[in-house]
Amino acid sequence: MAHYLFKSEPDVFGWDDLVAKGEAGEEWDGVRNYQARNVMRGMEVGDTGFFYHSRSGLEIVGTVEIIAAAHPDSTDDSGKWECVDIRAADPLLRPISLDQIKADPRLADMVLVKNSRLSVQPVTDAQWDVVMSLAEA
DNA sequence: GCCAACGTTGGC
DNA sequence: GCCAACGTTGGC
Repeated sequence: MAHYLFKSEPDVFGWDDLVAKGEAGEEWDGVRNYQARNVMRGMEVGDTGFFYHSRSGLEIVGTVEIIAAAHPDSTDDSGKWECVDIRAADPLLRPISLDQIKADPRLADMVLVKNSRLSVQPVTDAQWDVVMSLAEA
């Protein structure tokens, strides 16, 4: 099972908003970046991801589950863009801040650190395990 | 709110 | 196909 990271500005659509959507989840639409689209194309139902608050918050706040693989973005008329559907899985016992991630050498290669502008990112199994262990400690 | 970094666009 | 100009993102 693969892991990913979804970024969102809490002022626009935050963790609480996703939780409010419940089991039905949310179409992760509006992504207009080829790299991010390609990442989403690789996602499978059942894969999991982190939910990260950008701009204000700057922390991983919860985990999500992919509930629909990549499909055409309903907010896009050009037919170029795709999105997946996700639902909130679990909140992290302790949110993991960007500072913590930067401070941990095991997480130095996270895309979040290397390419902070990419809005949908892959996360390795090793990185996933480290963050989860920090979050549950 | 600022500005650096990045991606995209469009003129040539 | 190059690259300057522009728009957007996100950490600070």
